[in-house]
Amino acid sequence: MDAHASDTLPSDDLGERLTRSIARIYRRLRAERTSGELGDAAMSVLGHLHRYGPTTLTALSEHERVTAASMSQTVNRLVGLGYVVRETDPADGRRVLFTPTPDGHRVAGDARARRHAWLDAQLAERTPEERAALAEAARVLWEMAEG
Amino acid sequence: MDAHASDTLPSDDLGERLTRSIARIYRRLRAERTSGELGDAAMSVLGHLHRYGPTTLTALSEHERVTAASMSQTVNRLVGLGYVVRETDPADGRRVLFTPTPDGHRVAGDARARRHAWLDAQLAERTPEERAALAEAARVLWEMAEG
DNA sequence: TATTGTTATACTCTATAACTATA
DNA sequence: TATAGTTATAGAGTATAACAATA
Repeated sequence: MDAHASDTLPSDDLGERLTRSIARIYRRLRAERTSGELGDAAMSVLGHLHRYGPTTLTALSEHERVTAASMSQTVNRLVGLGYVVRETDPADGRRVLFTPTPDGHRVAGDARARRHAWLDAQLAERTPEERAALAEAARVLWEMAEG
Repeated sequence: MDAHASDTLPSDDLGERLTRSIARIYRRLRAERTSGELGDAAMSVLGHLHRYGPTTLTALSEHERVTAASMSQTVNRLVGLGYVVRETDPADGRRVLFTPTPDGHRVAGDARARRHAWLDAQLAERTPEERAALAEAARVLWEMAEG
């Protein structure tokens, strides 16, 4: 294939550069993240439960910025695959707590390792200054996503 | 809702922080980017054509990192909506060039302005040092996505 | 034969609307 | 009434497999 103008980063405003870079690296990471069985969203949810433990449906949906109805279907798939168990909160019968099974923890751990292999290799090739900029950007982007 | 551990940025390794921040800001930007008519992927393709002009199917699919079959359906929607025209390359009958219609250019321009409103407001609240880190990160992430 | 693109089919992800159950 | 969650349904986005057209 020919070289295209599309393969160069636009040099005008910061907002444009950021959105395009974020979309581009996200698509790249998505390919590393997903396994055969689990898509991007389900893997993200399983990773959250693996890391933080029992979480309600509403909390999951707010964290992932999707509707509760959408999240309900995503966790249903995880339950169906045997990676997550659904339990009613003893303290509030309306709430449901989702928790990974041992299988779920294993899959989440494996996926995290696999997903990080590519990124860590990329980071190792960067200068300390570049890594510092990425660390700072990670913090700032996280805060911006809150707002 | 309660405060959750999920609302704090993990402080261990850079790779983990980056992937989580990128996924989080991507989901946030996606909500700003999509209009009623066009989803994330279609808007991204239209934006590419708006910016760079006539492009082949294969070039589009490689740039967006999806299969040619998937891209064929995405551009089909854009053609159906009257935002893109499909023309056979006179120099190579196998190739198809996609080009925005005037309507397509208008929609792409409007969407870009709308999408940037939120981000530019966020950026304006940051320090010059933070913006510099974001600019550097945008460059580095773009290069990493290539590899 | 190789390259370019399309169609058929299926799955994931998401949304809105309507619903049940608990507080 | 308000909150938490589910189900039904529809549409976007993606993938693989099978195919047609052109080089």
